[in-house]
Amino acid sequence: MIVESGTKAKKIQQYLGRDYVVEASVGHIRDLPRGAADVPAKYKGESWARLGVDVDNQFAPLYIITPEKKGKVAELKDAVKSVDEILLATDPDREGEAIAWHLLETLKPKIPVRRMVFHEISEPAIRAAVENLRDLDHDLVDAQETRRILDRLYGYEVSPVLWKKVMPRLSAGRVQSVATRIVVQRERERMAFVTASYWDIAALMDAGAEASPRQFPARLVAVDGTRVATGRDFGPDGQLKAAARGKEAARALDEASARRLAEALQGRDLAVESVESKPYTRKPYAPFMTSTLQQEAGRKLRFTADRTMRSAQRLYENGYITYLRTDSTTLSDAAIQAARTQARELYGAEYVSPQPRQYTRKVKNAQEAHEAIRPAGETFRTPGEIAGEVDGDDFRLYELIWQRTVASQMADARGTTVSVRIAGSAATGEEVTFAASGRTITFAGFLKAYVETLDEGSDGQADDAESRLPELTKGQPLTAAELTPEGHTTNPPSRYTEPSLIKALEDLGIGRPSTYSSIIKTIQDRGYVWKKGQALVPSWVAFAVIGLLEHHFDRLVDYDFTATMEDELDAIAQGTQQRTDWLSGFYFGADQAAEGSVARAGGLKKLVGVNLEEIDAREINSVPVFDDVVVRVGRYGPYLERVRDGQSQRANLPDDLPPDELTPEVAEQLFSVPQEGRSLGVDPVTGHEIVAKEGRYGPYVTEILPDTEAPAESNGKKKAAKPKPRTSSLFKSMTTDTITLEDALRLLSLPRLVGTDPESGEEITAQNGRYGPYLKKGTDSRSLADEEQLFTVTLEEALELYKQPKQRGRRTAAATPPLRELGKDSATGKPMVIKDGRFGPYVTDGETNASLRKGDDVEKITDERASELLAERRAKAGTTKKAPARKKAAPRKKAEAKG
DNA sequence: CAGTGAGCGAGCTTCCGCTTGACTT
Repeated sequence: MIVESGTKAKKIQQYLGRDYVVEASVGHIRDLPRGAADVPAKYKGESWARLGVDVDNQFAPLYIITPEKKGKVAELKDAVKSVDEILLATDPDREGEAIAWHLLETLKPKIPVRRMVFHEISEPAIRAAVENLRDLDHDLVDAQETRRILDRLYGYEVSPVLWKKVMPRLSAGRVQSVATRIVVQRERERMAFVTASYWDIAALMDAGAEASPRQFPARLVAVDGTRVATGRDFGPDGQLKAAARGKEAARALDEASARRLAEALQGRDLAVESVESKPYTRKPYAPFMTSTLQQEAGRKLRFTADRTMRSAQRLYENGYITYLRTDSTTLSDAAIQAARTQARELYGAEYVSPQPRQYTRKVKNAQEAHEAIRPAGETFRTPGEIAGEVDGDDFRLYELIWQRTVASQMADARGTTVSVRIAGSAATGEEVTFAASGRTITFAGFLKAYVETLDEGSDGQADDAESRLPELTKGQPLTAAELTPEGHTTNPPSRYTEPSLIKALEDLGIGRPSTYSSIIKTIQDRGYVWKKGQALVPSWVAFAVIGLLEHHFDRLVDYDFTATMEDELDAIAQGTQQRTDWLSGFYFGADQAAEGSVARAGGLKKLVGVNLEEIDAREINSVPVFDDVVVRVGRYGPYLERVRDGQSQRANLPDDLPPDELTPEVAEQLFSVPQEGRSLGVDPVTGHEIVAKEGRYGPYVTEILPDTEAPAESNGKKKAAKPKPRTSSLFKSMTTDTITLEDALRLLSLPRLVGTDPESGEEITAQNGRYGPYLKKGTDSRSLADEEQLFTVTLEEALELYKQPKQRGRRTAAATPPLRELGKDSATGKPMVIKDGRFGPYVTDGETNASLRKGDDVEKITDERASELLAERRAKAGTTKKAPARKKAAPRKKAEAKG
């Protein structure tokens, strides 16, 4: 039996015993090649090799065994030899069906193969599944393959457009581009938002000495029958909204009116106009699935999605919780009983829901292959019981999961909400109405065990919040103990956080449980989004990229794109739609693309071609902000630009300035920041001012040349080139704050002529460069040991240096002798040696290095074993992660460097 | 957007979803 997860395999092996061999595929074992390096030599020359999909031949995919899975596949092949039947028990969803098919294709077994599915890991469920085998569902496999190919075509065709038009290494994809767009849209709303201010009156009502509580808060809601405006009555433009259906228009109260009214109400009699009470009931929340777990752990524990998943993985592997990547809220019967038992023991029978609760909330595009995330086993261990074994993040996360699961089988919370209106007239004759509301919870039910936390910036009320009013009856007289005019302002919609973005994606049906945390990581790694505290802030590059996609690939970043795709994939899975037709419509265009189809006349291929020609990179990288101020996304990051008096003005844009904080005032200030740097004085020889500045390559000094109005040659000749100011980087020991004029003049005297090579007659100069101080003779250079030598090195010393061969790097230590010499590598024929490195002994043929493994002995290792290690290392060479590329656009870089 | 050691040009960057143990020179 082959399942996907190693932990699952172990568990199932326990249930089934020795008659079965349970193995894990550990996820997918084959995939499209990631890049040219993965493409087998046979296909290297093909025009479609870059995509890994032969688009002109029915979109035939080229599958390769994922390099890091080669060992796993070999193990499985070996295991197959000793059994008489194979059960493909991968997850019961689209991806699982595909993994099963890839296993079949790869293992090519000669024994019977059946498909087996189950939705929960318990002995009865597994035993039942073994008795109910079926065949592979090829339509479902087709649907997965179509999804895979669409994502590849989208990602690998659109990303190169971004490389050419915006910046190298950027990326676009069905999921990440929508995620980025959501964040950008929200920032645009914030930038366009106009704050409104309004006033009302807060009152403290007094119901008399008998009442309990005697006093309670109320707020002014109407004057002369017209509603007083609250924040909700204002639009994002700062204007009052017009009357909407079923809701009359409100009138905003200004400060003067509010103060005057409060004054006129002092000591006036008020009376209860109406009392309306309604029962309050609240059902428990569904048990956790991946998205809700990430959201609640984010809100309650402040974990990032990634941290939540790493902790959940540990809990899962050690048998504390069920599977962590799920979109289902279903509990097994045993789990429901366990939760009910625990609730009864902890809170009493009346706190348990009368009927077992099963939550069938359907998430868009849910595949429901697993159970909800819950404590593992048929009886739950309380947090107290595992406290000795588990701590830190894992303990806190387990506690959260346990509470939520137990609460899900508890009784509804019950109580009462009361709305009271209080009327009176002011001394000025105006009729006023105040409102007060209260909520009392008479039976806490599940709230005793678990209360969901509100999103940051939400103005809602927690489910267990109470506010008590005294017993009030219609007509009852009241007095206002306090009347306080209060000013308020409206707020722009808050930025997305990790939890709220995950929720937004989930609501759109975009992304899968296994990918939510990596989506967040991807959009950060690409420099599209950065975190400011909990908030996700889009970069200016994101504005440029999303602008490009919206204008030129609108369908692809449509929020309905994935939803439509899922419907059409379902049709493929049902066998009512052909995979090739569908892909052809998407890629080559359809003559009559169905309404709402991802296919469109034109098709992706043509669109990419047209856009590569037509998109104006300069326009795409200019984001208008206000007036004539534009943020331009350049090769070195974003900067501000505007035109004044026919001159283009530029200003640096701090990396950590969120787009919505770029107001006209801030921009004005940035434009006015003097670019001059610190003045050091005047060069006595030239009379030019010398300044020290911070540049792109670090601190440097330069001279300010007087504005020489170079008279243009009248007879059509080109203007004389402006003389360039002398510049020089500071030495390592200097800073712009402390450098003196004397030092600066010395620096500016470089390059220094050291002398002339008597052999070639070429001049040798000493200068400071990117890699430090060096000598230059024509095109031949030599590094100097230290900066001071720039001023002191003599011609003789220089000539001596030129006699030495070029040294690569200054730290060239003598090569360490090998620990042992071996024979020739069977693959390359090069001699192999064992060396001792920072991470222990390794074998090398001069090109490839491979660590010795546990059990390999330096003294006893054979040539065969060494060749094997080298071969394994070469196989993985293309797959290991390289050091993350330095990104000039990475928004936080400058700030870090300064800090 | 201060310019810097030779210069040219080929090759690479990139997607989404399944899974963790192996890796780093």
